[in-house]
Amino acid sequence: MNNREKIIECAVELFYRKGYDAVAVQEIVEAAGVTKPTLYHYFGSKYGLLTQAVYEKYQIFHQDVEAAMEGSKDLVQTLQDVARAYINGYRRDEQAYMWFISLMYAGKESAPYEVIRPMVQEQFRQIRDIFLKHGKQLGNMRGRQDQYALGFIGLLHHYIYYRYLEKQDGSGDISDGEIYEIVHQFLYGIYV
Amino acid sequence: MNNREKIIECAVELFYRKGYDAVAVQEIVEAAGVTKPTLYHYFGSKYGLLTQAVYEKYQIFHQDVEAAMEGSKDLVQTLQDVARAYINGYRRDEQAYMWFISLMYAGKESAPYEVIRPMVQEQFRQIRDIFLKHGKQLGNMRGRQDQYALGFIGLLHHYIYYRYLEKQDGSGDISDGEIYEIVHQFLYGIYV
DNA sequence: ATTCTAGTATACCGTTTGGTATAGTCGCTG
DNA sequence: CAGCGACTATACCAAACGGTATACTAGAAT
Repeated sequence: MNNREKIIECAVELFYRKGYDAVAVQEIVEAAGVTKPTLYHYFGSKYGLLTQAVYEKYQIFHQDVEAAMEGSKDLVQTLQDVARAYINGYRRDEQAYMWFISLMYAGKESAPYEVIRPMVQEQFRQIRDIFLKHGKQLGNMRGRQDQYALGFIGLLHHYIYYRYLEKQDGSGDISDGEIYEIVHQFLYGIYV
Repeated sequence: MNNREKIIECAVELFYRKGYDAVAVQEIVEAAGVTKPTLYHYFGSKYGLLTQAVYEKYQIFHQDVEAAMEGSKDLVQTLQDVARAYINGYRRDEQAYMWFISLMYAGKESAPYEVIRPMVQEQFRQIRDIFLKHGKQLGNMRGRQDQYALGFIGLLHHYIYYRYLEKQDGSGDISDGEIYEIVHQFLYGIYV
């Protein structure tokens, strides 16, 4: 791992644990074992580092979800594949995923929220499109795609958040059977 | 409204919008129309202000939920009353409620999270006790009280969060019929 | 051998931060 | 009116902050 990657990894960890504004640049470079000019050489500013860190962590995750949506599957299968993509994203980089969740609920005028805003919106549109595409299967939607999309994302985040907390004590990975159950539970509330 | 109350109101608004560490004490006193010594007279430190603000906002909310749990009602009725208490808490002070949600997902070593930690835990135990009390109605729980409690709280927060975002555009209050629907939807996932 | 570029270290700067010492002001009580 | 406690304004401070000027090193290209 080169210095640039080291800086990003340490920054994500510190940003998640303590919050963006609570972390000093000095703290990051010490954790990464470099000096300030190195950080400013790569990222220009603290804000630039934040932007790059968010963007690079998001890309991998985003592509996985995109892939899960390809092909002409039915609604249940698509939701299950997407759910699996989310959970794989969490498994690949727990810290980055939990950081994203925390940023989504952060104050709307904070620097971190402004950085992830476009990604949150893209993610939302992505999921909403699933419900738009499979509108016939769901009967009269009455423009409820937004609510369904938010509900589905919220459910996934909540399950992952819960498992993360559980893991602090020990054990507890999310199995494939459980992914089926999550989607099933979600659809029960819709089909009625 | 006296100076002390003014400071708390302004602090909550700024803390939610920009984040605790991003807000300077100077900013708070300017918004409240007072000077720094006044703030330090009442709260001792920025951290003390944070603690008091969180605590006082939480108390009102907490008592409402506690009241909703009293009496020997069945599970469905209890959950509906609790859900109504949550939504009333949100209606009474939207900003404070949304702030709480954001703090729950904040980094575990941040100052704001450490302050609300005991309240989050109390809230969790409170809801879990409902499921423990009505265990017979739910068949074999296998120690799933924790998951149900987190699921229920997560569902409520998610609905409220969604409505808050919707409200930015206009309209959208949470009706009593909707509260019934939310609880109904939640139970569907459990009774199966 | 020399030049160029990417990257890194030392040492520093102006600004802002949380917090305070000092000096009052105001209303209440003796 | 004297004295007290609660409260507030002016002016200030040491420390920490984000960021930078300067100089150096190592490797590739000429």
